[in-house]
Amino acid sequence: MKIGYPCINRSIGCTSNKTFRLKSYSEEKMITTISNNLLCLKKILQYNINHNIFFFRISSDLVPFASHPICIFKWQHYFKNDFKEIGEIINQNKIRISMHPDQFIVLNSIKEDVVKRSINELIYHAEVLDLFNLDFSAKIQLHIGGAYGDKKRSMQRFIDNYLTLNEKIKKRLIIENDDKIYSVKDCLMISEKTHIPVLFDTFHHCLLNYNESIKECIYQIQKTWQQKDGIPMVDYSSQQPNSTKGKHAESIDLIDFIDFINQTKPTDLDIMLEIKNKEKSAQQAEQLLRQDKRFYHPVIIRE
DNA sequence: TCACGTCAAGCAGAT
DNA sequence: ATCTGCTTGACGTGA
Repeated sequence: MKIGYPCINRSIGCTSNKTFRLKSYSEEKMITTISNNLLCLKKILQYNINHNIFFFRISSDLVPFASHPICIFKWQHYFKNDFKEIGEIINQNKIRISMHPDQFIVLNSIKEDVVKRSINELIYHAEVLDLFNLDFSAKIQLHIGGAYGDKKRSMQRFIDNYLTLNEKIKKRLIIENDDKIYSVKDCLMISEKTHIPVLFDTFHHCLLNYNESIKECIYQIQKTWQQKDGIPMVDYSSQQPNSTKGKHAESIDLIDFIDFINQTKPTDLDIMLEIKNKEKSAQQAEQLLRQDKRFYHPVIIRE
């Protein structure tokens, strides 16, 4: 079991998702920005290692405009050695990595150009993980997409479009339940036909479900992960008290977290904490688990 | 130096 | 029709 947090570290004073305006695009800006982002990513990973955090989501903005037609700069070649060096840090320290393309990536869109742009963005994500030389346990997590007034057909469109993807993406793509349209059950149905691993998001599940317990969900989703996919990933977050429904909490509620951990036994999971204060909550959770051995050493269920 | 309008991109649901 | 939220900030112009 590893504990992680997404994209941003608030403690070290730099970010790995620096960008600039499309209007001011230049090769020079690409070089300075990507240099900054890779250097900062290295610092974040080093910080994480020093604080026993071995799961991290790399920002999709690591290389700005990577899949935009304006970008003809061969960043993959220019930064080859930097990627290799960071990849070695990741591999040597057995850091689990995920990426999460943002809301514009809709594989099941009814608009052909949206699908095309989405696939280009997925190619970029897979390229990043390949340049780090990571195995196929490094994943790209994606929601199913829109419903367009016909959920069944929209699910089929997701499957059809998924089947057209190249192997480099297919080996890394995983699907995640969302809070409005596609529940865990829907993801499992798609997984049954495609063998895509399902990432369970607890908070989304609380907002959209068919009354399945967390225990039941964990049992079902862990079956979708094969050996080569690594330990199942889970997104954990909780509701910010006294705020609009669906808003992520500012800091972790450790009582709620332990309650969740107890419900996931005996399955081993890597848990991504989607909580605003990022590394602070991750450290708290990690310390709690490390200090109390009852929560570690889970029995692994495998088919 | 700082405030704040705006930023490549989609979609659904609320207002 | 327009705004908000999503993993959410942060760029960069103009005062």
